[in-house]
Amino acid sequence: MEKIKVLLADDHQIMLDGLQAIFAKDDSLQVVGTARNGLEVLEFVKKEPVDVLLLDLQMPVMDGLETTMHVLKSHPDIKVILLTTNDEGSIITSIFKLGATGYLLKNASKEYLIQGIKDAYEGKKVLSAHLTEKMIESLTEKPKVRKGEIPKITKREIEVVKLIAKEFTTQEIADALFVSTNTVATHKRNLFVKMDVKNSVGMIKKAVDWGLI
Amino acid sequence: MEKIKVLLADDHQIMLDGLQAIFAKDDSLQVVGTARNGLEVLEFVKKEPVDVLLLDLQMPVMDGLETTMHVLKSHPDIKVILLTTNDEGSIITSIFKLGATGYLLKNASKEYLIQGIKDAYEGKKVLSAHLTEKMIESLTEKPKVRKGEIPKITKREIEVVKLIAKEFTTQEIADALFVSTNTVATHKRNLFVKMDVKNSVGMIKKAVDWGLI
DNA sequence: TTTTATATCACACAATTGTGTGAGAAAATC
DNA sequence: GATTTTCTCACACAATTGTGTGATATAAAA
Repeated sequence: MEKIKVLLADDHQIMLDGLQAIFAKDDSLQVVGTARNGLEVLEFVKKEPVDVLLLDLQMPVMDGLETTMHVLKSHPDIKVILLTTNDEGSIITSIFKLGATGYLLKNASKEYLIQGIKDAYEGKKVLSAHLTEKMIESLTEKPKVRKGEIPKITKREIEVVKLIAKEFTTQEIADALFVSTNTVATHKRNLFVKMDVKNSVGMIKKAVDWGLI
Repeated sequence: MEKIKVLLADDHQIMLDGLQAIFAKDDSLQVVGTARNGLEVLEFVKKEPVDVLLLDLQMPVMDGLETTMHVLKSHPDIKVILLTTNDEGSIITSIFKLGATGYLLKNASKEYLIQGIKDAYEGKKVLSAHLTEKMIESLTEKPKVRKGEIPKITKREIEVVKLIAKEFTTQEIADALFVSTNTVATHKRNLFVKMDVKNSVGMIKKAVDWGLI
């Protein structure tokens, strides 16, 4: 029987080594390569066939979401499973909308992970047990912002978020973007609502979680 | 020859599984147990002998620093190696001051990690190559806060940081801690200076980096 | 083409944050 | 026992943030 070809991507070498060691024991999977960031993933899939891509959501250079998008554009048959530390439920729907096959937390067990890869290979969607609840929650909860959709943060808003993260004041942001402080205040106001936070601190924490910055 | 008894602690099961798989291949070490947080570590070392403790810096319930302190108080012979994602150089000196033996980044290779454990067992200090530079930097750089020392954040201050991260206002923090808003403001003021940031946003970002929250 | 989303700005005001300075008491450390 | 650190609080004031409401122009989508 043909082994499932798995490509691993994570910015931590130890994680790669660990996953590789785990998968080495299973006869039905084979790790065909590893990558330290999204760019390396793109290069690899260009050259070698891959069945399942196990992708860390948090990566420098090119993160999991971005990588997923690019990989699926050129190789729609590859099953992508996002691996992540955080359990921010609100990102799930956008992941599946992007075309990813699975979303697993890093505190899943190795058995769960291996099963997940096999399931993904067979075309099933894969989701951490902890997340299934959150997913259902997010679908059934009264829409604070809108029905089931994740608030879309605009380009300009992301610029503002990034500057806030750099400890810029509203005035400084306004100067940097060549707009009035009123405008910046409006962007912040909108961000608070979209991200469902109370202040800049909450915003930056969530922005980090979401991989916005 | 006696194998080196290694205890692993990390809040991510995958990481534990991975490390275990890596170490399984090496004859000179033996993983005698795993823990998901600091409390489990303390319970384990109370019952079983441990040579080297490989400890994730970021953990819920009881983090790496706190755990190190408690473990060394009761078992000063255990060699503690902190494993971490971040490369915030400024935390290093405080780690060694606490009595830890090593500090490795998760993007070290498995060979490096295994060698590190062996070195630690023999009483050598262990430090990621990437960090050695930073360490030297931090010792030679002009003291922004004070000479070569890392600002020590107090317990009370950490409580304040955590509440700020939860989007509490100064008033709410004061109520939660049963102190006046003036006191909270003072704690914040001191934190800004110690952490070398301009506002709460910067503080929370750095606190996350440092593994304070 | 009509609607929707994005980006811009104003004005006013309340709420909160951050700063400067000084100081007392208790706990930990030397 | 002396010293340092930690935790506490006060008062005053400047700076910044956050909120409510309304409006215009442009671009994109339906």
